[in-house]
Amino acid sequence: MTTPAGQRILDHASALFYTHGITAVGVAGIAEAAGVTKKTLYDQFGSKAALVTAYLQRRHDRWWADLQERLAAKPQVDTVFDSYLAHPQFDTDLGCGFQRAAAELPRDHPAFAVIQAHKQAVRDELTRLTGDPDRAEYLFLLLEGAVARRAVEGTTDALDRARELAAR
Amino acid sequence: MTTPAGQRILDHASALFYTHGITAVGVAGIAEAAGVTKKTLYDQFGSKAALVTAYLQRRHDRWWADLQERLAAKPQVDTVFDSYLAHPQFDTDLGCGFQRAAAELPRDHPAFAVIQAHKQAVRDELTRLTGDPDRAEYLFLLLEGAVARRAVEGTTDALDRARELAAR
DNA sequence: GTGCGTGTAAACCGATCGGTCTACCTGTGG
DNA sequence: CCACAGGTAGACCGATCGGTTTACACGCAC
Repeated sequence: MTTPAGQRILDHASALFYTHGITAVGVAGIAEAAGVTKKTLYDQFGSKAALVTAYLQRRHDRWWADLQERLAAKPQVDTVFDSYLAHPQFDTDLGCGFQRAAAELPRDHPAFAVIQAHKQAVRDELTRLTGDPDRAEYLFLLLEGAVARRAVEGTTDALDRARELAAR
Repeated sequence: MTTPAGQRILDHASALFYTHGITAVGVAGIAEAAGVTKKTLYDQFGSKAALVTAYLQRRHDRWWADLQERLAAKPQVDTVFDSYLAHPQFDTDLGCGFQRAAAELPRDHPAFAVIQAHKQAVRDELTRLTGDPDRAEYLFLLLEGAVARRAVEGTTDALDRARELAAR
């Protein structure tokens, strides 16, 4: 669907958005990092808002694929925590990319729906794993709290602790 | 300590930073909203970074004073949850202002220390209330998860649920 | 009365914002 | 042979960014 240049743009945009924040990163900087002209960027994505949406959508898709792979090998609750702890395809040390994006974007931004869908999917998966919606809600609370704390404290301590708590 | 104009600047800056995000709000817009010149703003605060720091510091001070008032009347854990649910002096419906700021600011921003100090103070207060550091950590996880979810979902459902869970 | 602190009004700085446009080059497929 | 897609290079748009500067007006305290 996307050209090689389009891929490179999305790669660099993703890293920059996650690290420095969406508002703080300009399209010119993304184009330069990707070794591409602004025209190419706009030919491929049309607008910054669409590029942001593509960034979050792909982040979800990749994260989700990784989760399913892990769950196939180990279908347990703490596997969900594991996939938040480290991901093979992108940075996670600043916390959850979706929480970060939600803090910056207005509610009516086209990408906001992607964020909400991602969180809903995680909650649904927890419900599926436990068979108990109430327990899934509880686990999801722990998980969100742990990744939020990672963003502020810079360590995975809370995530490790939450993983233990989830195991009861 | 601050002049009336300085107060008005901080008032409007706080509302704008919280609602639209720190990076997305410019000093010119703040000055205009406060009915003040940019020069006055810079005479009072010196830089945008210092204004941001003052915003978060005052938010913490006010929130903390409110919490202590509530705790004096009702020295229980769920009082901490209550003060996150609604605050008499500023908006809370987009989630925790400190989590939002942490998502936008680089780790070396002068205001980041204020954020970390705020979260540390809350955790310490929970430890004081429960007398049990482990239980305090657990409650703090629930609390952070609940306010993070408020930012994404736009409701206080998770916060209400966490309050119940905290009560056991 | 004469400073000084607090403020307004507004021009100015260089840089950057998201976004558009013209001109040109190159590889591939009909 | 030629058309078209995907690119580069780079100028251009109006608006805004954080921040500084000059000039002028007010009120209060010594």
